[in-house]
Amino acid sequence: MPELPEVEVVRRGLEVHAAGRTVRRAVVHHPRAARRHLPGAADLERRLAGRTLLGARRRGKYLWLELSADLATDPPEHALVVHLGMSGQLLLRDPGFRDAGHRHLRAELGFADDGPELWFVDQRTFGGLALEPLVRPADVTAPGDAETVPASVAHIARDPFDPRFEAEAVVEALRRRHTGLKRALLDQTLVSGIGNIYADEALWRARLHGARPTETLSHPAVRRVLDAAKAVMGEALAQGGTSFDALYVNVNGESGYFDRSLAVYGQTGRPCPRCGTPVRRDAFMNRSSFSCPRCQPRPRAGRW
DNA sequence: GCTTGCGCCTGAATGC
DNA sequence: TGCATTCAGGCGCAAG
Repeated sequence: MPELPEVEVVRRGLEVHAAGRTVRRAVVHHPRAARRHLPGAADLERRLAGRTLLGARRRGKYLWLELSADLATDPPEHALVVHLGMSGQLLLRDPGFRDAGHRHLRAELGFADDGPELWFVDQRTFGGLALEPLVRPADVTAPGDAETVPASVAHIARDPFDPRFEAEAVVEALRRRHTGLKRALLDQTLVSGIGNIYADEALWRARLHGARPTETLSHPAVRRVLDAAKAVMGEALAQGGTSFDALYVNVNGESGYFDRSLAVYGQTGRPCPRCGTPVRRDAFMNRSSFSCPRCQPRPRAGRW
């Protein structure tokens, strides 16, 4: 599943292979891929044609390409927002190329330079594209501050890699909540970019159980798990970045990190790398949580 | 306002 | 063998 590190790898790929190119034609093959573009797929196709893709940006798991303005004004006023959902991929393919990914091709962009097309492939269709206005984030108030985000991203919190991420403020916001720690880590309005896998890994590193009530946690404990989340995602990014291929913007979630470096996620019954106790699996919000029974004892009055 | 739970979707894995 | 069920997951929205 694409989480922050995978999305960042894609962003970097787009920066190299898509930025600066002008769209000749956009085709949406599956209406669900454009469901977040409220005026519909035809409108999206029409409005993308002729636009030049500028910088690739990211916040949490949201990715967007700034677009040249209609009247060549500066700065850009719109962006093509891409969310990969659970199975989304952006691939670069030579024009006319067809392969197994073709079956789940949901949209494609052809370019005026006749170079590789940009494919949006998404098996489970939880992802999608939208063209949106750029707005000023709620926490940006300085008059000369030019930072913008797409409208649908405005409610998403900054991620731990954002230069303006304020860890101390996030720790306090988290402790004010009345919920379970893992739920809070997954809440993209508190801190973005953390999904199920990295939440479990961060909790394991911080030796905290995900059902611990947030309001009972100490400031240092919450800080520890936030720092762990950043560390584990940073390591995944370092590994994912190495598998980048010039003609394949890798987002398949199968980066080496998944195979080699997970301590607890998906490791039911395997020994905890720290103490050797078999990793347990718990049902959580219609999905799974993995933890070490010894390093991460369940709280008596837990809150999943 | 804050917290919780559901539905969206497909294909692999599992159960009968 | 074949059919049915379960599961995975992020996100938006409705309900509590």
